[in-house]
Amino acid sequence: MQFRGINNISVDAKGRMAMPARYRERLLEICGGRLVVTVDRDHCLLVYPLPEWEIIEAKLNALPSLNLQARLLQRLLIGHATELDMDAQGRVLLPAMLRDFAGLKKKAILIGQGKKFEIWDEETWNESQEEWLAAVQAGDGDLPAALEELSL
Amino acid sequence: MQFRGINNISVDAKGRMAMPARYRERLLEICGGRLVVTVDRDHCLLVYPLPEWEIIEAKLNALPSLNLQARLLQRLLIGHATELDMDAQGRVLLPAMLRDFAGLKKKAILIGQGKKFEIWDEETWNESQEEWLAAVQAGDGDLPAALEELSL
DNA sequence: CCACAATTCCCCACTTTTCCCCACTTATAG
DNA sequence: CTATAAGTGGGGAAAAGTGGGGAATTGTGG
Repeated sequence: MQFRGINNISVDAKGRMAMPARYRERLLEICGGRLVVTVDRDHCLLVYPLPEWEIIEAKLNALPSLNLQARLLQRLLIGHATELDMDAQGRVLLPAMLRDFAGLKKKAILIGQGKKFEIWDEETWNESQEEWLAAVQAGDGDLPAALEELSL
Repeated sequence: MQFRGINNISVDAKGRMAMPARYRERLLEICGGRLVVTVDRDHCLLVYPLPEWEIIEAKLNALPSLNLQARLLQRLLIGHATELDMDAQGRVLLPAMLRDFAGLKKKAILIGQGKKFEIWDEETWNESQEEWLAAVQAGDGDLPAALEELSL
């Protein structure tokens, strides 16, 4: 079972964000509401159910420590990973550092991405959206074979 | 069995849209009325029966996470994919975000496209229609191999 | 070790959206 | 022209989203 879909969410003055109701039941099943939030390369936040995160973390730790890229990834992802618990209303408190990192203001976007979620500041999301559409359109040349064959 | 045909539909004040009756029986068979809508590159919406969508989603998820194009596609398609259930009257509620994305107003067009449907704002559809005819006319030279061999 | 401040947590109350149902209008078929 | 089905609109109950008060906890500085 995969997470999908886009949601308008609001981050209140205390930095809290409500997980949309449609995901809650599943989250309670998978991980009892225990989530891990961390940062992503393109300045959004990633939210994993705890067990899923542990798999990712193991993979990251297995990377060769001498490789610079690997070390950077480890610092970025593992370094910022914070465990969150959903409260009785299905909300989580996003740490101030991570909110700043993603430039989160009041209005934000949460999207399901398979085993994880991404959280974006609404403005950033809207701006990026147009770029992506253009990039996907023009996306020629360096497409992996798998993409060329994709039929939707 | 393929979906085909063009339909005039209306989106009411609450954002609901009735699936044309001729498709309903088949939809109930295939997926019990469980549909998934998502966005398309050229600002229309795509509607899949849930099982069909899951195939697409699996393909998207299998793409390499480090590839930029792949990530963008995942964000656009999986990110916007929302599950819908038909109500007793055969209607579905289109999420506000997706209506905005496609610029849907009251009058819209739904067309069958094989395993999926496309939903267009009526105005956008009419305008695009003209362009396409022109583009297909002029569309010479850069046809992919598969298209060169197409016999209609 | 204590006092103070800031943050986090838990609870309640209000607003908005969604969902379910019924009723009316329009189209299709006999 | 009538009967049946499809399409459309809207009322109202229920659920989700949102905001804030105040207690508890943590951390900091004296």
